[in-house]
Amino acid sequence: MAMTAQRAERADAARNRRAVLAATERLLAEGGGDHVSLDRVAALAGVGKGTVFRRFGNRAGLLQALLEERSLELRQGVADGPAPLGPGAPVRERLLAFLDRLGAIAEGNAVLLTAHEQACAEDKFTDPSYLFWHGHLSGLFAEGCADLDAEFAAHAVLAVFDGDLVRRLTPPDDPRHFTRSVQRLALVLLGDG
Amino acid sequence: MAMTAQRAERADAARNRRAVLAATERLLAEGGGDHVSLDRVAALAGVGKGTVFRRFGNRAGLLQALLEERSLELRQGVADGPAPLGPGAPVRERLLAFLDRLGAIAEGNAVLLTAHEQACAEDKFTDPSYLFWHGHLSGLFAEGCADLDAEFAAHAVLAVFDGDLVRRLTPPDDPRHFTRSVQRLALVLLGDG
DNA sequence: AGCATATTCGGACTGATAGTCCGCATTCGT
DNA sequence: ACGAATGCGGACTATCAGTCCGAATATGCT
Repeated sequence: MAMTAQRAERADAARNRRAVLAATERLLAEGGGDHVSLDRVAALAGVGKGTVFRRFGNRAGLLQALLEERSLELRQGVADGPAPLGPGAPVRERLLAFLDRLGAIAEGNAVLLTAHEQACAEDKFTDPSYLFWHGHLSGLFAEGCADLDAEFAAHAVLAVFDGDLVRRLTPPDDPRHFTRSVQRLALVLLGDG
Repeated sequence: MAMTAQRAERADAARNRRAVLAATERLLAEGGGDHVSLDRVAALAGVGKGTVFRRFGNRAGLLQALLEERSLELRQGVADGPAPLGPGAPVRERLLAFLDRLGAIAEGNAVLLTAHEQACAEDKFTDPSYLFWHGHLSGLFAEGCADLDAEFAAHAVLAVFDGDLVRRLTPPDDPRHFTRSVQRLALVLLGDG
């Protein structure tokens, strides 16, 4: 009975949403994460400040949206994509495939990561992205090892995805170094050194 | 020849320093970490705002000073206290003893931890406390295992000491739960599950 | 096309906060 | 007791997140 279809997003609204995300992206690239004030974002996007807030709620929402955009593909791949990322492969392979992709996202978006951590503050752990990653990792650890509390192991692995730490552990000449370290860490936790 | 001894800290300065630290402590206990504005700290301490800044430089410095106060004893114990915390005990024992104390500090100061993380932002990893903990852990891991990069393992263990995560992993009926989890994690990394 | 209405826009406004500055007060060695 | 060095205080600035509401505009219907 319920009319589920709300009126589609208005064309100008969609255009502005894209403009705001693009502006945020550019400001993040230019200066550090604290260089991105919402005033500036609005100005660069050529919209009013109110627009930014109506669309994204607050600073955290804006950064979260950008991060979600970056990780949507991985999320789908994990949920129902082909193995080894998706269901079907052995735990060890799924774990490595997952961390390979997540690591790539982190390495390519360290500044965004930092900004998001700053903005989220309190509810970093109730953010839907975090919950999804954590759920996936917990599941894999629970299936693969009994040694360690799987929930804790998942938190421990994700804790290492700190924007500043990622930057610090990513030398310019080896952009995948961080990822490999995380993969090794996860294997050790899985009891498969 | 140089007169190394600067004039000792003036009596009023020392009194104010203590008052400011105590006020910060109280505000942290009362409300969350973002309830602690430096205006409020100054007001509660009964001093001017300038005094707080002259003494501690900035918000990060204030919180760092408080944290350092809490961890001074552990630092000394690690450097030259009796075994198993200090030098002399086997690596495994030193590691467990160290994490027992550090965990206790984290469990008892989770709010302060969060506030400090927020304030430090950029230079979390150049903070002297972090460097000391990291150096100690790196040393222990390097001595005890070859499997994993010791530096990375140390970062991974410390990454778990996030104020919010500590709070989330500390149930009211088991205040040492977090510590035990971290100890297990460290043992696994040491190759001694 | 023309109209009515819901939706969105924009930017002025508020409230809070980190950090600065400088004239005045206090302390301490002599 | 005295004078220089040190510290004090709080008004001031700059910046930012988030709110609000009259004006503008897209959309669906006729």
